[in-house]
Amino acid sequence: MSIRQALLSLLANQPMYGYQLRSEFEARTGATWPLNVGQVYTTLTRLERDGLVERAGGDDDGHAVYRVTDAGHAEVQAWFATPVDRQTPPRDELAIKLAIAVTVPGVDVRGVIQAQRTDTVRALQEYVRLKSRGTDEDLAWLLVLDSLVFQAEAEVRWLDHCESRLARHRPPPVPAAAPAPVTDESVVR
Amino acid sequence: MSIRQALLSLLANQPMYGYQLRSEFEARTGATWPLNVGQVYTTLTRLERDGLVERAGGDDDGHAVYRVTDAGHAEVQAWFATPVDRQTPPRDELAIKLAIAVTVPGVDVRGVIQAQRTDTVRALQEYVRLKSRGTDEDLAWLLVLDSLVFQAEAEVRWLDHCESRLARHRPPPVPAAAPAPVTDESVVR
DNA sequence: CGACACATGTAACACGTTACATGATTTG
DNA sequence: CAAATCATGTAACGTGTTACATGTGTCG
Repeated sequence: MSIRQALLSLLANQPMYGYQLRSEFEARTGATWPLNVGQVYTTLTRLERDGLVERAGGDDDGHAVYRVTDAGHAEVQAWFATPVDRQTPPRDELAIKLAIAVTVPGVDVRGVIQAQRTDTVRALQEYVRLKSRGTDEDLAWLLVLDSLVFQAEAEVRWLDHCESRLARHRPPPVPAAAPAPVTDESVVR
Repeated sequence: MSIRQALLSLLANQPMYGYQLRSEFEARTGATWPLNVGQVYTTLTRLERDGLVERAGGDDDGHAVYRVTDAGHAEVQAWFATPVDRQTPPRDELAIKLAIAVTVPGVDVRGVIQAQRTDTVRALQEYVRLKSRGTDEDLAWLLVLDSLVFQAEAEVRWLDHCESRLARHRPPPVPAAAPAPVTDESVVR
């Protein structure tokens, strides 16, 4: 639903053709969320099917320009007026993964946490690096990067939190001492 | 892809039937991400189609029990061993919305931010309230809630950050003084 | 008995995603 | 001229999601 609304909103600002829409989208979100051009066209087709956009017959340069209809404008307005639903947040794959990892035997939970932490920190550094590239002109792009940074930082903190929680709840195995019981080779084997 | 992997991992721990799978999933993620039972069955069908699970013919009580195949075990192992990709994070609807809001004229960006902040804080309080309900038994459920709390907190901080960024970059309109220019009624009208 | 939870499944659709085909235009 | 970019589109598929049909068992 994100792309659909995004493209519609961009069109609401100014009629455009497909290729242009992709440029405008990526100018705002940068390389973070690359957008396959094909998707722009499929999305435009579906928006037209739903009566939210229509083709602006007269083109300046033979391009397939689309314009937002009245219903489309209403939808854009509603999108901006309504907050993103946080009562039912989108499923977080990492949270699900850890929730399952801690409840089934035979999974190296600490390994999962560590691997994720390393990867997230790497991504975080990449975001900071990209941020240093942006000028004040790219306000939108910078804000998106800030969002990613904030999210990644929260994720790292959460991972650390999980680890300490885990250490308290279920002390880590001592590698040198008595060998772990062989009872559970079920899941990962 | 989240649900698919989650159900597969739960099955890897122990063969189960559909209804049971849903219970196990919701026992770990709580009411946050409710799972329609129908989805369990469609997912199971697809997992079977891909050769990751198979029906365990003999049932204890006439239930349609599924069991993970060798290929399925490999997939589960790979899932736990591979960190969630943070190089290409999932699209964040809120970030996209704000990125567009700040770049098209006629959108009340501060209104969008405020509305979102209120809603996110409300969700945050709800998470905290739910957390007080959980016992030490529900380790997974508590960790999921913590994740949501950390994410929501980061979101609130980011929203505040956006607002101050915006104030510096583009001073807020003074309501009492000279009426705003009528040039742009384009987008929202 | 009636309502409700348990249990299984199917059909239809939405959005997102990629691979492919095709042509015009620009540029080294 | 060859390669790259611009530009438009289609076909096919994947997961997620819901609405519906259907039947069994249980409990007040």
